Amino acid sequence: MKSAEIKNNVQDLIDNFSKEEFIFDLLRAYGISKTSVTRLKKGDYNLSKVDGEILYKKKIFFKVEATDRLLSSIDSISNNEQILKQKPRFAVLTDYKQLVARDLKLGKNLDIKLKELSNYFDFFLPLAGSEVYNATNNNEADRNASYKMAELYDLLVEENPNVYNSKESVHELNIFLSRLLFCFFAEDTDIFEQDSIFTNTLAQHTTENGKDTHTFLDELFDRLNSESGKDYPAFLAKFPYVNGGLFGQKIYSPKFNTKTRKILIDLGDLKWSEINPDIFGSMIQAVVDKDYRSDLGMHYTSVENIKKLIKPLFLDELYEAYENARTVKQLNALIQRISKIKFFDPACGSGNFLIITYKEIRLLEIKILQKITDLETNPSFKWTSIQLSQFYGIEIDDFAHEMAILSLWLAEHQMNKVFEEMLFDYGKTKPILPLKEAGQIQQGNATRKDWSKICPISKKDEVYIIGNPPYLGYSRQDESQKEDMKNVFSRINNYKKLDYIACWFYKATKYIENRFSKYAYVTTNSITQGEQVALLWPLILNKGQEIEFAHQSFKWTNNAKGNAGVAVVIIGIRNNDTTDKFLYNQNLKQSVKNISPYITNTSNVYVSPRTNPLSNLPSMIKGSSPGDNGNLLLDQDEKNEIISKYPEAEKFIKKYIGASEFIKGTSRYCIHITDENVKEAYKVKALEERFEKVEIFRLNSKKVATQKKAETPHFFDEDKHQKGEFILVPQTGSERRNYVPIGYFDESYVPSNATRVIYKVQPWLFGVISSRMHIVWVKAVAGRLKMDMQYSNTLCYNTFPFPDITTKQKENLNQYVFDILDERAKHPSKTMAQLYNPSTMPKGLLQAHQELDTAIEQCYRLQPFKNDTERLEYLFKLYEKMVKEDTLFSKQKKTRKKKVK
DNA sequence: GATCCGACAGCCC
DNA sequence: GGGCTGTCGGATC
Repeated sequence: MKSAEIKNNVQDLIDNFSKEEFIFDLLRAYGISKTSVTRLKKGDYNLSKVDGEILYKKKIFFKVEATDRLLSSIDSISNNEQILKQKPRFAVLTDYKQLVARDLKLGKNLDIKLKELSNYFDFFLPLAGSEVYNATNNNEADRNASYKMAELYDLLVEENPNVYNSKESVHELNIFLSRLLFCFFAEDTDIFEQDSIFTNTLAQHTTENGKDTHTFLDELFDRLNSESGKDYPAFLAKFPYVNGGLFGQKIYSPKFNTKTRKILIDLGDLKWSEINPDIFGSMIQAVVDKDYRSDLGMHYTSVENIKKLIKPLFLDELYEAYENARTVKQLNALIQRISKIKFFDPACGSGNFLIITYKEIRLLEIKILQKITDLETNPSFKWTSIQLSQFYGIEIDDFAHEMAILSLWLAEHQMNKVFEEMLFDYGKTKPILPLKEAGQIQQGNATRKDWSKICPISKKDEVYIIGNPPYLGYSRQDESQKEDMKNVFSRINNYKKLDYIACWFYKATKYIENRFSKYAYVTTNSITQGEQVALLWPLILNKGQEIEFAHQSFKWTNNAKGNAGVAVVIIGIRNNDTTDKFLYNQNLKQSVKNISPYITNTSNVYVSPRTNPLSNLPSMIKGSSPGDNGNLLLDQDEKNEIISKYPEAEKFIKKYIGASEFIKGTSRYCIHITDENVKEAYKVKALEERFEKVEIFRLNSKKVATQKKAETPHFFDEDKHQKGEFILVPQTGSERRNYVPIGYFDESYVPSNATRVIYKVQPWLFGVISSRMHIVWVKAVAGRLKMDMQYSNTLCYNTFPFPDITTKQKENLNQYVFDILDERAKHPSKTMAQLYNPSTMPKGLLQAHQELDTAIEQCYRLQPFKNDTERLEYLFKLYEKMVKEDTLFSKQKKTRKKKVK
């Protein structure tokens, strides 16, 4: 039950207030089943023998009290052993005007007017069992524990330098840490019945210098692996049998000293019950992975994002089935179905997705059982049918994989408590110890493993693949990852520019082919943009699969500090089907006909990069790459310094314009010389020194072509400078702008490699690139840096469909372009960033752009476009048509040439 | 083999 | 946290 629903229920009971029903209405408002409340009312469940009092085991003590005795009475109740024996969570007293309550677990008090109860509804939320589930903490407990563990880990490694000698000993250390964590949790969360038994026994039975700590731990772990404690000394015999695989393997604990033993005991004193298994595993992972230490589990997926994925993939549908089930038979059948589903995360890390899924599935089962209990005349005890063995995972990191297994056990324990609390009277759970089956998490490289061996799938099996696999663009992949890519895409050409995550897409697509299975990932948005679209998506969509749902790009965030600068999408894939598809944007959910690989509500079009323009437009090229490690570039001061020393150097220096200089209006310069004046340039000492540095830098490059360019260090690596004016388009730009900001420059400027330029231009072309039609296209097909678009000549400009227009139309467009330039000139002090920021854009400039837009759109068709979706759909159709004609045309040309021969 | 381009669990102000 | 650099490998000509 959602908290908003509970609040409404409470308001209802106040609005339709009845003295006789008040306490029963209150319990019902918090989701206590009707059956239980009826039995409580009849007296079966009322454990109080005093007339007028209600004492409901583990839930509530209630009594009507005189106004002047409310406060004193609540104190005496809090100390009444007869009452406390039944462990009621709350004591509630009222005179039906004022309400006084105490949370007997937390000791919190409530003293309010009864009428205002709905404002304080959250006080009683534990009645709904939501406390354990929605443990709200700001990760402070998780963080403290992680830091402390990191301290212990570092010192242990220092004391035991041989642990890194072999893979096996690192693995043993991982298991050791995992066992320690289990003991800390166990002693604080009722898994071990006796509170703090681990820390206390450790403190009492080891010496302060730490010399015997490891033997104590070895013996203890041995004891935890034995069914009977009779061969052990009393202080170990009192521990329970745990095993379940966790203590099965014989390992040797690392050696301790005074300091590490002390830290171990300090760790035991932390409040492990407040730690949240959902994300703790990811944080603790940072302990053994120093690269992640500074940002403590940066890459774990937030609960919110996990829900964004699992809800549309399977949870919404299962809840619908639950709502629709009317009979006990149907409800039992649903439980049967759920208990057979397999959940598989092929990049599970420390298990976030599996844990959240496990909890959600247990919660759904509880709801189904509640409904069954309400329907049955003689409800019987309920056990859970959900098994940890339904949860499968692959994880490359050994420690993370141990953490995933451990966290699933802890989640099971946590959910057993919720189960008993919410199905009170009927919910029964077996004791967690000894640990039984575990999640089926395997350590290994998911790109190399045969997934159907790890999570077997038959024709009948219902399997959901979930997760957040690693993202790595091709230029950041290391050798072994490139080998992985080669292996996965062995029969496919042109895969090398795909992101590493494409392996998980392709393998999942093959896994679910012709099966009753679906998959969804949180993924970098780069596979839905730019070059990668035409490379990846035909491999999926041509296999009879489609995008069932998707969340459009949003920035990656979680509770860890230092979030990655990356934007992600969530994509769900299924075998072709006719049921609805859903496109999500933030909180907007839209039912759509199709979801394209660009995650838009359009048909499936792949726009591939082209080397020449599809439309009748002049060619655009990339600016000039210095490849100089900064030595051919000068800022204002450096330029002034050189010229004041060597006035003759002025002719070797040109203005250098990149995206940043253009957008922010700053100045930079570059050393740009021609063949004729090379010798002269070397005479300038300051220049010669710089050329030498360029030479050294280029010689050190990995790239052969660059090494060769070391012979001519006075030239740019790639010089594209030409005579005449040019249009400049910045490569990168903020997603917030409504127009691509572009500019005119003359030959005194060298455009940088962060720009795209057109030499030999006419004004109307400026109009085409500045138009709304163009930015709609660019925003759809361009690659991205974070959320911001990356303008590319091959992908954005060469692919842009624009009709052939007459000279007269061109002259007409020219006028609108001059208007725009005039409007810009009215604000000489403003930078392009200010001019094109939607919130500060001058009205005149905006108007000039809007007039141009109308004129450009009339080149396509006379009927105006309603919105950008319509514009994009039109452009995609035109693109397809033009590409078809273009390929036909080029084939004809080829055959004609052959005939001539 | 030369040329050209787009990327970036980013990078820097 | 807004907003775009520069070197590199991959693909194409």
